[in-house]
Amino acid sequence: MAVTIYDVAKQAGVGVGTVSRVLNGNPNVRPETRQRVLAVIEELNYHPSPIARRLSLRKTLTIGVIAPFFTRPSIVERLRGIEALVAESDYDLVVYNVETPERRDACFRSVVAGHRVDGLIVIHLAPTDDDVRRWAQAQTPVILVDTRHPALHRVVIDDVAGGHLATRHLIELGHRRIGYISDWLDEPFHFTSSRDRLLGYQRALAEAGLPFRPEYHRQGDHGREQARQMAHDLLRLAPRPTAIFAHSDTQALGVMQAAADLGLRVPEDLSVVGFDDIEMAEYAGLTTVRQPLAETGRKGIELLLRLMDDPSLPTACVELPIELVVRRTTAPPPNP
Amino acid sequence: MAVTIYDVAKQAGVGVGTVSRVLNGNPNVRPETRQRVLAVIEELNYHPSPIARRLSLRKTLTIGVIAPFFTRPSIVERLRGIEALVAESDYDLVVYNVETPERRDACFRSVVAGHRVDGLIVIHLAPTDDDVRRWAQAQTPVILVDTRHPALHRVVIDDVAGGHLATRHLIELGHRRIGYISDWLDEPFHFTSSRDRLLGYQRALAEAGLPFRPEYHRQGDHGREQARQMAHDLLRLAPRPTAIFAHSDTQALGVMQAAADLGLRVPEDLSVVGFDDIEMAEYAGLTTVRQPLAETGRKGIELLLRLMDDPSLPTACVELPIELVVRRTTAPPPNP
DNA sequence: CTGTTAGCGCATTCAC
DNA sequence: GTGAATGCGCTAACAG
Repeated sequence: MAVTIYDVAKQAGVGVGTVSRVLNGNPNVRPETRQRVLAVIEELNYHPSPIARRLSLRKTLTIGVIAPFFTRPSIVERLRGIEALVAESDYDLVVYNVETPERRDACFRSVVAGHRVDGLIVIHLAPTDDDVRRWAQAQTPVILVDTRHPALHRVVIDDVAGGHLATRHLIELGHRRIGYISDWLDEPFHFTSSRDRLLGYQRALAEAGLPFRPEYHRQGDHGREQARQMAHDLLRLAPRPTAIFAHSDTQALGVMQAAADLGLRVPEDLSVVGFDDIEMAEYAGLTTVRQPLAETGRKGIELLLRLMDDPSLPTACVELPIELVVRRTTAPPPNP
Repeated sequence: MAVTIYDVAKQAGVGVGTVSRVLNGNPNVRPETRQRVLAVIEELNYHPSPIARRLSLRKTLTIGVIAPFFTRPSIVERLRGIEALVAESDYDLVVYNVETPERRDACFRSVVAGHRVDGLIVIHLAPTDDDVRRWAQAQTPVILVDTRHPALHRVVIDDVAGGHLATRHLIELGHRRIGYISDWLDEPFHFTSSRDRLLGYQRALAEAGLPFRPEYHRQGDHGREQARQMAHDLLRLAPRPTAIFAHSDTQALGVMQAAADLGLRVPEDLSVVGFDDIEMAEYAGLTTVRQPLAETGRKGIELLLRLMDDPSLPTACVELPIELVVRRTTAPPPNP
């Protein structure tokens, strides 16, 4: 069987308390004793059992991340930021991938009710008041990333400003008929960013004295193929939009496929703007609204670590900057 | 404080043993007793402590995954397959992202030495004999995915066949000067697939009576930008290759950028073949060698679960099929 | 400074 | 069937 703290204690001729002390860097140990214990630990190749440690400490020493759709590049980027910082800490990282509302609810409930984590990061998914109440009751620190709730700490961007930024860019190029492709505004997941960006889009239109045409707004499942379909619909309208703002880069790529399908050149016949600035955006030469994805993950963990240290921290809302990145998919509209 | 098994026992007027029995589906409980206990559990909203459970069971109830470069689409796909199956099991999934050889070694050692997992999946990273010995000694079941070691269970593809498939396709189209862009053949990570695919590439050339020209093979860090550079070098050769086979789709996209940079049309002036068939391959119309990425993850977990159940399982090597997917980046070479 | 002891919450023998 | 006792490996409080 594995070597335990007792084996070390016996072999070193000390008590388990002392071994524990050197293990945890307690200064109340005579240097020579410490050396002896350390030597025995090395000799026996002893590794403290994290599980026993957890039970005794009454901490799980793990951080959970609940995120939808692992495979989306934007989520992966955030996860990367998270993993990088967690790896440097003493915590384990356990991940929960959510692809259905049922699974989301199950995760939201069981992860904290079962006391499986010391802290939780929730990406993109919007918790209900009920969820928040349960978490508070379980005293589990939670940080929201790319989603929000008034009672919870969060790291976000200004989605309204993002939608506004993209749309104004198109307007300044001379576009008057601008489409918007988004995720479902009302669906089981209750994502909020689509709605906020729509708001920014509408606001930019209004500022330019342009009407909001509901038929220029399409919503559907996230994904390139679905976006392609929506763009098809949009581009068959008469008059058709001369520019399309997509809720994400992935969807923007779908729009570009649709344009190709219909023999429209980008940007000569159709301008396209995405959101996120994932790696493929650069490849595709996509004009987009950049948000610091990995940074949101890092900031989230930093916040969480601090919060676990001091649960009384006043609710923080860190907002990260966004930025328009102009590449090759936007240009003035074609002459009518 | 959280409610424990003792609270439930007291409230239900039974012993903790009985509560434990109903919790674990032990049949030796009178139905009415079971009902009563269940009712109290519900009433008290009791959740067994997974940590105490682990300590008592002497199992961590967690599965670890060690993988390099989380953000690579191919890795993400595999992870997705893994997560999906683990979520259905009683195990937690903890992930270790490796971006340096040092970190790899640290993970390889500490994860099993520290008894942090009941089973381990290693993706892409090649373990040394030393690693394997340590793992065997710790009695930790390990499954290799997309990498191999004679003593370990693994799920792989035939990389030699893959390289052969891609190259033969180009040869059949009439190409005679075919480049190959790969990861470093000799580097700290000791990835083996590049070497195997090179072998298949060389074999296909030989079968067609074509010489292997070392200057047509470039190696470098993985990544689109690096591949772009390598392709630049290749395409400035005289005579330049009329086709390039890239070790991965990501790198193939870099090759396509290089072609664009140099004013070469794909596939008219240059044919490109990738590997993996990640989602972007379809977008880019990339001809590629498809491997069932998510499936490798699923198969890996299946194997691991079985292995944890019966450690004496004879070493398994499951090989998944690959397939050439012809799209729009390959065509006959230009007339000289 | 250091050894001893009492939990942490659950599973698992044993007796009854 | 069921309850009481023991141990999983470690930390922390308490004596010395």
